[in-house]
Amino acid sequence: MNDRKRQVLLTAQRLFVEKGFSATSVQDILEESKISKGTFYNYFSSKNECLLAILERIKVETSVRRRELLIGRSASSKDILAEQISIHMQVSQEQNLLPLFEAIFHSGDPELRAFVTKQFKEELSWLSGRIIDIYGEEVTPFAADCTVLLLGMLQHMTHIWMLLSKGQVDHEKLVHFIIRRMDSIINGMIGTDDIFIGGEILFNIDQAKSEKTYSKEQLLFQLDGFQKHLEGETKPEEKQYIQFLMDELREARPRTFLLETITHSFNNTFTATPHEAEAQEIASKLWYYADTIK
Amino acid sequence: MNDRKRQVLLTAQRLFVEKGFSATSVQDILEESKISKGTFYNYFSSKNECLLAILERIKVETSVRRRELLIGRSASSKDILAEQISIHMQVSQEQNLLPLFEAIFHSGDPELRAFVTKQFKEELSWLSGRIIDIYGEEVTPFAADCTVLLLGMLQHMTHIWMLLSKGQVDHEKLVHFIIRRMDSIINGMIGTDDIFIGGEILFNIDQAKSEKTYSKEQLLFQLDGFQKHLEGETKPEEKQYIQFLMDELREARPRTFLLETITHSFNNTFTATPHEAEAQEIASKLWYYADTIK
DNA sequence: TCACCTTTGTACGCTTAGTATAATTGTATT
DNA sequence: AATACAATTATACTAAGCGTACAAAGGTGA
Repeated sequence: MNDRKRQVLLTAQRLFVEKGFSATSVQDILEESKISKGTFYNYFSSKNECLLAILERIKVETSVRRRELLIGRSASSKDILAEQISIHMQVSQEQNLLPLFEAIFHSGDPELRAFVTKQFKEELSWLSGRIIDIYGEEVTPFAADCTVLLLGMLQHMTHIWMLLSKGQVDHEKLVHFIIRRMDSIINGMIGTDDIFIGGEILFNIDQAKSEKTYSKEQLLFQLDGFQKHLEGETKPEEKQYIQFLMDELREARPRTFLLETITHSFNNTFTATPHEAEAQEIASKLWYYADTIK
Repeated sequence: MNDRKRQVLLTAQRLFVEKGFSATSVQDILEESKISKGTFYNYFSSKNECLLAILERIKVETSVRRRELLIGRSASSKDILAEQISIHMQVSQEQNLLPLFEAIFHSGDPELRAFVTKQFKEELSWLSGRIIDIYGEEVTPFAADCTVLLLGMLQHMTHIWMLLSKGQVDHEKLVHFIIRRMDSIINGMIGTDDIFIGGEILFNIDQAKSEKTYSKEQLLFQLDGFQKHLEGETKPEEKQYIQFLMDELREARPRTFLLETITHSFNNTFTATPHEAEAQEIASKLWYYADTIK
């Protein structure tokens, strides 16, 4: 992904959040990001695709930052879960992202709809897994229900808060509040064996998850491109990480645990540099890849 | 409200729910309801106003049917609350009404935004009161939080259900499920004195509620028009109700308890007749009026 | 320098919201 | 029945937005 293109994406996201998706014209985006119409339609085949790219970017950044949080910490800590959940709200500037989802969801185009549905399912699946991490295996049958309830409470609270008080929501505080409600709910559900949607819906979700996969060649190509892109201005260890990752990828059976750790360090090296976004993108793909060959 | 206009409204609502608001063109509505463009813009000053009228109609019908449910029954029964809540979902065919709200909410126009916000606040205020009815005065400080959580769980569950299984949601079953979750939550909140938004937000909501008010003259005029509209085809008691209501309204201090009871009977008389909708509209206004002079 | 890619500017087609208006139909009153 | 008035229709129009096409200009690497 081009730097310029990324800039356009960020501008568009800001406009969509400020004015709403349909109220933002392509013209607005062109003027605000100072590009021509031709360029825009060179980057994205439509306004919808632009929105799609924004959602994709948000997903990648969220997923990378969530992973970062877990490194070397206990997966069963509620505080960490709370942080991980807030990350999504921070990255997407929650107050207006839900409407964006809705906008795309009801825009007729079945392709876009499928995309959003998939992201939604992945979030559901992820959070469901984390809830089991924290509350233990015995909540597995209730995990899907709990996840939906948790997300519902969270989103609606945020929504109402914005509606009434206009101020920014304290995401961390809210998430902790909701998790405490979750504690009560889970007790109640286990006690009475009370289930509404049930866990079986997660089956086809997990299938959906593994759909997107990257080939070794793609990853090598992108790493190579990134390396050339750095050209000189780099500290030596940065190149070492990249070189190591490429070497390991070229092995017949890359060792996933190595890929994961080194990807983490690789990604860390570029935080707060101009290459952060590109590094994140690559890290995300590497992690996906490591998952698929596990 | 004209019969034809009502027909157009229902058609438009169906289309909006089926295809989404922005994906439904005015042309679609014209063709589907077999009217001309001129007529449409005679009824509504814009597509947005048409949506507005739909929401208004839904509100009126919901509120009337909820009131009906309470007649002669205990306000503290959870089953009745469950029914009252499901009514809103039935009337609005919930699966796609939330997006409609979102659509209007983020459509730039501040007037529309204000309208939706107001309806939202009224729903919040109503449900908050009902929760206190049921769980007792001691939950008052938590009522606002609980209401938001309840609505959030409800809406999100519905949303996900539609997303995953495509089938119709069993509203009643879902509402009961959510109310059971509410039981746990309220216990937890009271035990730990845990509050996020707090009850003070309900103050300016109650103000907002009393904004809309109808004058005696308006009501008399509409009752008179309705009476003429019936012309002959009517059973005698129908006219008697109307006459009584008009007489009572003309009193210096109409007795509210009489207005309320008779309005109820009046409204009942017209259920399942062609005049049901108009009667409901009038009943709703009368109840509003009775509330204001209480 | 040459080849190739990106970007720009602009003109165009198409759809849709909303306006304007003259002609037609329906309806109530006398 | 005749007349007056309101509602409805049909149609043409403006304005705005999305997306396409394409030729000209600019940049970059070999």
